[in-house]
Amino acid sequence: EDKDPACPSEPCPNASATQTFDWMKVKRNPPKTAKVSEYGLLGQPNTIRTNFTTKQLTELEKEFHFNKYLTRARRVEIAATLELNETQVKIWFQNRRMKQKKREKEGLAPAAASRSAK
Amino acid sequence: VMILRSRFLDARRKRRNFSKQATEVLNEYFYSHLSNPYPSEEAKEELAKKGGITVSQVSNWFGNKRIRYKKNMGKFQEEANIYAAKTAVDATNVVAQGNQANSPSTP
DNA sequence: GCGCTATGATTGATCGGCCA
DNA sequence: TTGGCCGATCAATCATAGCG
Repeated sequence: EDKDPACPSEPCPNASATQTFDWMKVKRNPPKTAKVSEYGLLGQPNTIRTNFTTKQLTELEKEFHFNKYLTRARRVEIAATLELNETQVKIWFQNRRMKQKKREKEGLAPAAASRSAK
Repeated sequence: VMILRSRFLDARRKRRNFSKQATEVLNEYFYSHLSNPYPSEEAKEELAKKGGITVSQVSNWFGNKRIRYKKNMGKFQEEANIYAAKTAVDATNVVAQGNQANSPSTP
Protein backbone atom coordinates (compact mmCIF):
# COMPACT_ATOMS: atom_id res chain seq x y z
CA GLU A 1 0.00 0.00 0.00
CA ASP A 2 2.83 2.33 0.76
CA LYS A 3 4.41 1.50 -2.51
CA ASP A 4 2.70 0.79 -5.73
CA PRO A 5 4.83 -0.26 -8.65
CA ALA A 6 3.39 0.28 -12.05
CA CYS A 7 3.51 -3.42 -12.67
CA PRO A 8 2.54 -5.36 -9.59
CA SER A 9 3.69 -8.88 -9.14
CA GLU A 10 5.43 -9.02 -12.43
CA PRO A 11 8.08 -7.42 -14.53
CA CYS A 12 6.57 -5.35 -17.25
CA PRO A 13 6.88 -7.08 -20.57
CA ASN A 14 6.84 -3.70 -22.16
CA ALA A 15 9.20 -1.05 -20.92
CA SER A 16 6.91 1.66 -22.26
CA ALA A 17 4.41 1.06 -19.49
CA THR A 18 3.85 4.33 -17.74
CA GLN A 19 4.92 4.53 -14.16
CA THR A 20 3.06 5.72 -11.13
CA PHE A 21 4.17 9.10 -9.86
CA ASP A 22 3.53 10.63 -6.49
CA TRP A 23 0.75 12.96 -7.63
CA MET A 24 -1.23 9.91 -8.66
CA LYS A 25 -1.18 8.64 -5.07
CA VAL A 26 -2.34 11.84 -3.45
CA LYS A 27 -5.29 11.33 -1.17
CA ARG A 28 -7.18 14.03 0.62
CA ASN A 29 -8.40 13.49 4.18
CA PRO A 30 -12.19 13.19 4.32
CA PRO A 31 -14.09 16.32 5.36
CA LYS A 32 -14.38 16.76 9.09
CA THR A 33 -17.77 18.33 8.80
CA ALA A 34 -19.05 15.66 11.11
CA LYS A 35 -20.84 16.75 14.24
CA VAL A 36 -22.71 13.66 15.10
CA SER A 37 -23.28 14.65 18.69
CA GLU A 38 -26.96 15.10 18.07
CA TYR A 39 -27.57 11.53 17.13
CA GLY A 40 -26.50 9.47 20.12
CA LEU A 41 -26.62 6.75 17.60
CA LEU A 42 -23.50 6.99 15.54
CA GLY A 43 -25.45 6.61 12.37
CA GLN A 44 -23.39 8.10 9.61
CA PRO A 45 -21.21 11.03 10.42
CA ASN A 46 -21.46 13.13 7.34
CA THR A 47 -18.01 12.55 6.03
CA ILE A 48 -19.20 13.76 2.73
CA ARG A 49 -19.68 17.00 0.91
CA THR A 50 -22.41 19.09 2.45
CA ASN A 51 -25.18 20.18 0.16
CA PHE A 52 -26.29 23.65 1.11
CA THR A 53 -29.93 24.34 0.65
CA THR A 54 -31.19 27.07 -1.62
CA LYS A 55 -32.22 29.00 1.45
CA GLN A 56 -28.76 28.82 2.97
CA LEU A 57 -27.12 29.85 -0.25
CA THR A 58 -29.50 32.72 -0.68
CA GLU A 59 -28.69 34.04 2.77
CA LEU A 60 -24.98 33.59 2.33
CA GLU A 61 -25.12 35.35 -0.99
CA LYS A 62 -27.08 38.20 0.50
CA GLU A 63 -24.56 38.56 3.29
CA PHE A 64 -21.70 38.45 0.85
CA HIS A 65 -23.02 41.38 -1.10
CA PHE A 66 -23.25 43.26 2.13
CA ASN A 67 -19.77 42.37 3.24
CA LYS A 68 -17.08 40.45 1.41
CA TYR A 69 -15.44 39.66 4.72
CA LEU A 70 -16.92 38.38 7.92
CA THR A 71 -16.25 39.40 11.47
CA ARG A 72 -16.17 36.72 14.12
CA ALA A 73 -19.47 37.91 15.54
CA ARG A 74 -21.21 37.96 12.19
CA ARG A 75 -19.90 34.54 11.37
CA VAL A 76 -21.27 33.07 14.58
CA GLU A 77 -24.58 34.72 13.94
CA ILE A 78 -24.93 33.43 10.41
CA ALA A 79 -23.76 29.96 11.32
CA ALA A 80 -26.42 29.75 13.97
CA THR A 81 -29.15 31.11 11.75
CA LEU A 82 -28.37 28.76 8.89
CA GLU A 83 -27.47 25.80 11.07
CA LEU A 84 -23.98 25.50 9.72
CA ASN A 85 -20.56 25.31 11.32
CA GLU A 86 -18.58 28.48 11.65
CA THR A 87 -16.01 26.76 9.54
CA GLN A 88 -18.47 26.08 6.79
CA VAL A 89 -19.50 29.70 6.73
CA LYS A 90 -15.90 30.79 6.75
CA ILE A 91 -15.00 28.45 3.93
CA TRP A 92 -18.02 29.48 1.95
CA PHE A 93 -16.92 33.10 2.07
CA GLN A 94 -13.40 32.23 1.09
CA ASN A 95 -14.60 30.25 -1.87
CA ARG A 96 -17.05 32.97 -2.75
CA ARG A 97 -14.32 35.58 -2.80
CA MET A 98 -12.20 33.44 -5.06
CA LYS A 99 -15.14 32.95 -7.32
CA GLN A 100 -15.69 36.67 -7.43
CA LYS A 101 -12.09 37.32 -8.31
CA LYS A 102 -12.23 34.73 -11.01
CA ARG A 103 -15.29 36.31 -12.54
CA GLU A 104 -13.80 39.76 -12.57
CA LYS A 105 -10.72 38.38 -14.20
CA GLU A 106 -12.70 36.56 -16.86
CA GLY A 107 -14.89 39.54 -17.34
CA LEU A 108 -11.99 41.79 -18.16
CA ALA A 109 -9.87 39.45 -20.18
CA PRO A 110 -12.25 39.44 -23.17
CA ALA A 111 -12.44 43.20 -23.14
CA ALA A 112 -8.69 43.55 -22.96
CA ALA A 113 -8.26 41.00 -25.68
CA SER A 114 -10.52 42.74 -28.12
CA ARG A 115 -9.03 46.07 -27.22
CA SER A 116 -5.38 45.18 -27.47
CA ALA A 117 -5.83 42.82 -30.33
CA LYS A 118 -4.73 44.66 -33.38
CA VAL B 1 -34.44 16.27 -0.60
CA MET B 2 -35.00 17.28 -4.11
CA ILE B 3 -32.97 20.41 -3.80
CA LEU B 4 -34.69 21.44 -6.96
CA ARG B 5 -31.61 22.27 -8.89
CA SER B 6 -31.74 25.65 -10.44
CA ARG B 7 -31.77 24.17 -13.87
CA PHE B 8 -32.30 27.55 -15.42
CA LEU B 9 -29.46 29.31 -13.68
CA ASP B 10 -27.14 26.54 -14.72
CA ALA B 11 -27.71 27.46 -18.31
CA ARG B 12 -24.12 28.51 -18.63
CA ARG B 13 -23.32 24.91 -18.04
CA LYS B 14 -24.00 24.41 -21.67
CA ARG B 15 -20.62 23.10 -22.45
CA ARG B 16 -19.01 22.67 -25.77
CA ASN B 17 -16.33 20.05 -26.28
CA PHE B 18 -12.97 21.58 -26.95
CA SER B 19 -11.58 21.68 -30.43
CA LYS B 20 -9.26 18.98 -31.63
CA GLN B 21 -6.52 21.56 -31.54
CA ALA B 22 -7.10 22.43 -27.91
CA THR B 23 -7.33 18.82 -26.81
CA GLU B 24 -4.16 18.08 -28.70
CA VAL B 25 -2.21 20.84 -27.03
CA LEU B 26 -3.47 19.93 -23.58
CA ASN B 27 -2.75 16.25 -23.93
CA GLU B 28 0.70 16.91 -25.29
CA TYR B 29 1.56 18.91 -22.24
CA PHE B 30 -0.07 16.48 -19.86
CA TYR B 31 1.73 13.42 -21.13
CA SER B 32 5.05 15.12 -21.66
CA HIS B 33 4.91 16.20 -18.04
CA LEU B 34 3.26 13.13 -16.63
CA SER B 35 5.66 13.06 -13.71
CA ASN B 36 4.29 16.41 -12.62
CA PRO B 37 1.33 17.62 -14.70
CA TYR B 38 0.92 20.92 -12.87
CA PRO B 39 1.46 23.75 -15.34
CA SER B 40 2.43 27.11 -13.92
CA GLU B 41 0.18 30.09 -14.41
CA GLU B 42 2.37 31.16 -17.29
CA ALA B 43 2.24 27.73 -18.87
CA LYS B 44 -1.52 27.72 -18.52
CA GLU B 45 -1.73 31.03 -20.30
CA GLU B 46 0.32 29.72 -23.14
CA LEU B 47 -1.72 26.55 -23.40
CA ALA B 48 -4.87 28.62 -23.34
CA LYS B 49 -3.61 30.74 -26.18
CA LYS B 50 -2.50 27.79 -28.25
CA GLY B 51 -5.75 25.99 -27.71
CA GLY B 52 -8.01 28.97 -28.09
CA ILE B 53 -9.60 28.51 -24.67
CA THR B 54 -9.46 30.37 -21.37
CA VAL B 55 -6.99 29.86 -18.56
CA SER B 56 -9.80 28.65 -16.34
CA GLN B 57 -10.71 26.05 -18.88
CA VAL B 58 -7.12 24.92 -18.94
CA SER B 59 -7.19 24.62 -15.16
CA ASN B 60 -10.44 22.70 -15.26
CA TRP B 61 -9.07 20.42 -17.90
CA PHE B 62 -5.96 19.56 -15.91
CA GLY B 63 -7.94 19.13 -12.75
CA ASN B 64 -10.31 16.71 -14.41
CA LYS B 65 -7.55 15.01 -16.30
CA ARG B 66 -5.40 14.35 -13.25
CA ILE B 67 -8.25 13.00 -11.17
CA ARG B 68 -9.62 10.83 -13.92
CA TYR B 69 -6.22 9.62 -14.94
CA LYS B 70 -5.25 8.38 -11.51
CA LYS B 71 -8.71 7.00 -10.95
CA ASN B 72 -8.25 4.67 -13.85
CA MET B 73 -4.74 4.69 -15.17
CA GLY B 74 -5.29 1.66 -17.31
CA LYS B 75 -7.91 3.40 -19.34
CA PHE B 76 -5.40 6.04 -20.40
CA GLN B 77 -2.45 3.81 -21.25
CA GLU B 78 -3.23 3.81 -24.91
CA GLU B 79 -3.60 7.54 -25.00
CA ALA B 80 -0.43 7.90 -22.97
CA ASN B 81 1.59 5.91 -25.47
CA ILE B 82 0.29 7.95 -28.35
CA TYR B 83 1.34 11.24 -26.84
CA ALA B 84 4.49 9.83 -25.32
CA ALA B 85 5.72 9.02 -28.79
CA LYS B 86 4.59 12.36 -30.12
CA THR B 87 6.68 14.35 -27.71
CA ALA B 88 10.25 13.32 -27.09
CA VAL B 89 10.75 15.63 -24.15
CA ASP B 90 10.26 13.63 -21.04
CA ALA B 91 10.24 15.22 -17.63
CA THR B 92 10.62 11.91 -15.87
CA ASN B 93 14.22 12.39 -14.82
CA VAL B 94 13.97 16.09 -14.38
CA VAL B 95 13.29 15.58 -10.73
CA ALA B 96 15.47 12.54 -10.29
CA GLN B 97 18.30 14.29 -11.99
CA GLY B 98 19.90 17.33 -10.50
CA ASN B 99 20.13 18.90 -13.89
CA GLN B 100 20.74 22.58 -14.09
CA ALA B 101 20.85 25.63 -16.27
CA ASN B 102 18.74 24.18 -19.03
CA SER B 103 15.21 24.77 -18.03
CA PRO B 104 13.19 25.49 -21.16
CA SER B 105 10.38 27.14 -19.29
CA THR B 106 10.48 30.66 -17.99
CA PRO B 107 11.85 31.08 -14.48
C1' DG C 1 -34.90 7.77 -29.82
C1' DC C 2 -32.29 5.14 -25.94
C1' DG C 3 -28.63 4.00 -22.87
C1' DC C 4 -24.13 4.54 -21.55
C1' DT C 5 -19.67 6.68 -21.49
C1' DA C 6 -16.74 10.92 -22.13
C1' DT C 7 -16.11 15.44 -20.70
C1' DG C 8 -16.45 20.45 -19.15
C1' DA C 9 -17.97 23.05 -15.17
C1' DT C 10 -19.25 23.76 -10.41
C1' DT C 11 -18.26 23.74 -5.57
C1' DG C 12 -17.65 22.20 -0.47
C1' DA C 13 -13.66 21.15 1.52
C1' DT C 14 -8.32 20.20 2.02
C1' DC C 15 -3.28 21.46 1.69
C1' DG C 16 0.64 24.37 2.20
C1' DG C 17 2.36 28.95 2.61
C1' DC C 18 2.11 33.65 4.34
C1' DC C 19 1.19 37.11 7.62
C1' DA C 20 -0.55 39.84 11.50
C1' DT D 1 1.86 30.00 18.44
C1' DT D 2 -2.68 30.70 16.37
C1' DG D 3 -6.25 31.71 13.18
C1' DG D 4 -7.85 33.74 8.77
C1' DC D 5 -6.91 34.33 4.02
C1' DC D 6 -5.09 33.17 -0.54
C1' DG D 7 -4.11 30.25 -4.43
C1' DA D 8 -4.21 25.83 -6.08
C1' DT D 9 -6.14 21.53 -5.99
C1' DC D 10 -9.01 17.65 -4.81
C1' DA D 11 -13.08 14.91 -5.29
C1' DA D 12 -17.70 14.17 -5.99
C1' DT D 13 -21.43 15.52 -8.74
C1' DC D 14 -24.15 17.83 -12.31
C1' DA D 15 -25.70 18.19 -17.01
C1' DT D 16 -24.76 17.85 -21.59
C1' DA D 17 -22.26 16.02 -25.74
C1' DG D 18 -21.23 12.14 -28.42
C1' DC D 19 -21.39 7.46 -29.99
C1' DG D 20 -23.22 2.70 -30.72
